Amino acid sequence: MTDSQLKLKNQICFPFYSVSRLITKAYKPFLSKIGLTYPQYLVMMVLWESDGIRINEIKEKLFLDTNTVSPLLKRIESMGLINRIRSNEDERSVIVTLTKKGKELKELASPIPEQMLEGLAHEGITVEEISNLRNTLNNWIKALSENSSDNKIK
Amino acid sequence: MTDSQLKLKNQICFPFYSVSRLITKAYKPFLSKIGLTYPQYLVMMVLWESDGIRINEIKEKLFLDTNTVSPLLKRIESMGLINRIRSNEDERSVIVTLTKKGKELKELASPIPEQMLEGLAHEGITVEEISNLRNTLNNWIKALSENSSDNKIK
DNA sequence: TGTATCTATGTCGTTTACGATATAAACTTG
DNA sequence: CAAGTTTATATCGTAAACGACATAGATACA
Repeated sequence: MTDSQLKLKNQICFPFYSVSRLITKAYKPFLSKIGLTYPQYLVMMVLWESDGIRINEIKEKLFLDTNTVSPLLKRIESMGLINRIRSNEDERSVIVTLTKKGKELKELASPIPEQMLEGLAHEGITVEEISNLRNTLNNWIKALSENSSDNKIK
Repeated sequence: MTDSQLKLKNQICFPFYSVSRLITKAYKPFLSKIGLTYPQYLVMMVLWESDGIRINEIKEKLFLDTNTVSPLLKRIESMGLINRIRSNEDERSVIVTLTKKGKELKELASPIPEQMLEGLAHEGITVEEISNLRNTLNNWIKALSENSSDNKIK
């Protein structure tokens, strides 16, 4: 084996890492208008879609661990967008609900996906390409997250 | 416009964000054996390919800013893998060179790409798919990084 | 030549990620 | 029912990312 595989341009992880960061950066001007970071926006999207869920469900939907989600939720709570209430059925669980302000933010956020798609179109990236890519990436997520749960069992 | 676009599963950025994190996690067992984090591994790959370059070139190859690269290089330097010398030609620039230990680490790192590919193959991801994806992602990087340099000019 | 601008690097503060560890509640099983 | 285990959440420490700002050297150009 040559060491050409150690070259940056032959890596597969590096392009993912770069695109992820560059897209997050592209979101920034839109998100800073509504006062959210990208991970905070993800949490809010989860809650706009299903209000009143447990932290555990948020964590699983975002493939994040509690040590990332806990402080993230605390910051969002301190912004007055959510409330955290301990569940009655299971005293270990915490239920997260949207405040009035949190619900209202959805209106401000609603144009963002469209604006992002326009920006990508402007860079020559088509809706078809995005759609194909989404399917491919979802397969990767499935493959990689199964693998990481194997690790947990181990 | 419906708000279905605000749903997580219809986002394009979220899969990138997740896959990027999940792949980095998949690298971890291999990288921790040689004592590197993923960003440190990226820097080392750049240097194994072109030793003695300026920080500016590292920064551009990785699409990172100095405020990320500077502390990263300091940590790698404190591990004894690189040296930082101020350039004679341009006193503003810093040249980064590999130490003996840094060069030797390349041997330990060389099996990693192959091992990662095997791991992905085990999850049903083919070499062809990876190759296609790499081309697609490189286009995205081109599109998105041009865009962000536009922002700098603005 | 002097002054304004640009460039390369660095520091500081905040937010993410995430490994290691802690804690309390729920579950399991002898 | 008691002891061990699992589960849900949280805290702590470290390393990235990155915006804002600082600084010294190089460059431009009046």
